[in-house]
Amino acid sequence: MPQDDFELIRRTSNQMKYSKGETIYKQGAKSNSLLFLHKGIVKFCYQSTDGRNIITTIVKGPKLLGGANLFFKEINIFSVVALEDCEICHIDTRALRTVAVKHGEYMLAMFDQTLSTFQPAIFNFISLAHKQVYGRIADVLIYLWENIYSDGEYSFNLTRKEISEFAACSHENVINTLSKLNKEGVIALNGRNIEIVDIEKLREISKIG
Amino acid sequence: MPQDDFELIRRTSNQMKYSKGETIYKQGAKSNSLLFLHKGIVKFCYQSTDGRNIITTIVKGPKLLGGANLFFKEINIFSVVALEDCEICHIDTRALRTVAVKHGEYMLAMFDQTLSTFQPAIFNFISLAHKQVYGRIADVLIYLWENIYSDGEYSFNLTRKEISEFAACSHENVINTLSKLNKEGVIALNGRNIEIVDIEKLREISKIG
DNA sequence: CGCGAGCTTGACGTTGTTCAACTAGAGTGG
DNA sequence: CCACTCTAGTTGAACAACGTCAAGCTCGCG
Repeated sequence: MPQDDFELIRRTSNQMKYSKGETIYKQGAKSNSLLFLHKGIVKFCYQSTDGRNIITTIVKGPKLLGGANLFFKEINIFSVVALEDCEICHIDTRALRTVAVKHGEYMLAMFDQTLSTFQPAIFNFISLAHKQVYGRIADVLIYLWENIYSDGEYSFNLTRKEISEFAACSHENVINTLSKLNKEGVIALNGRNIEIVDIEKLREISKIG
Repeated sequence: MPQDDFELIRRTSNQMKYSKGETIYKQGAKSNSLLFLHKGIVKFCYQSTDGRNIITTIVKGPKLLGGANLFFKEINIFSVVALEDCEICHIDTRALRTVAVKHGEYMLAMFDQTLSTFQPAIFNFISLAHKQVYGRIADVLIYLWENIYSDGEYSFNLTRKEISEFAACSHENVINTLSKLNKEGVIALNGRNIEIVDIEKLREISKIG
């Protein structure tokens, strides 16, 4: 990328820190920036008219987040909220667009990243469409273990309510299901912390539904 | 676009006709083509391990379908099946990629189209996540009316089973809900044909859930 | 006329939500 | 240092929603 193109991006970008719990994008708000999540974990939430939340996906940096507003659209479809302290770079959409159009390979890379952020969300939704809670919770746990907490850099800190929003069920149901999985020796509960003991069994449960 | 780039695309493309019911892409198969749907209606299906289907979205041409395999990935995540006779152009992924990288504005346009195909699917999933069947069916009907059957070019021809796969419920439940909506005067049933009588009421139902 | 696919209806049992009550830990202020 | 309150977690009971099953129906087609 030529120096002046790079310079345009750099000049219009804006490095920020967010604390755990802070809202980075708010659903419905206008936005003319993309996010590059250097470090940290964020959730994508959707709040419906009746006030219920669902978490569409949870991602960990480093990752480009163009998905909050489905890329070059102006209105944020989802809220993006920090689950851990985050370092985020806001990139001006117009500047990026200008540069990326000139350099198709960057556009392609962005395209790829955006879709890879959404793919798990779509599988999560499919799971939700024809599995019952038992299997959905298994799916959520497997996803989190493989993608978010795999390297031990962060420890599990989702509330029961957040799990329920991810699995699209009531928080009581999450509690019952977790304690059932605990009794069966598939996971080990220790306060808010959840450890997977028998990943194969969990995959089996996910498969059956 | 320079003549030789255009020529590369043209030479590697392949115009096809598909009849109603034919499978264009099969889930799990390798693919190195994108589809341009000139004319017709297709559904995106996902079949899970237990043999159950869900329809993630239904789209009408003209439209670029890069979403079957989430664009430049090789394996089809979904099946694409013709719901009406279709005219489809297969575009070689590698050729397109080569050309599009050189011309970022085409890449951007493709990106945009792909995301716009997925956006309704995501909203459908969200609907599914926290509405009950009554509201979900309302959503499905509204979506179909606004996007597929709006111009009267095609008439409604989904089976009850297909509606149930779109709304992720049992086909009996679709039947009950439709006949309930019929009695309430919101829609008019006439064999397989469904007409929306009171769109405002339907939106109300969709809102409540 | 008979067959099969899709449609319809009702009964029944399971799943999951809602509600209410209770517990535990963390933060606050007297 | 102890009440107080607030939040998160937990449990169980009652109820509604939904899927499954079984039976009968209609229509188009051989």
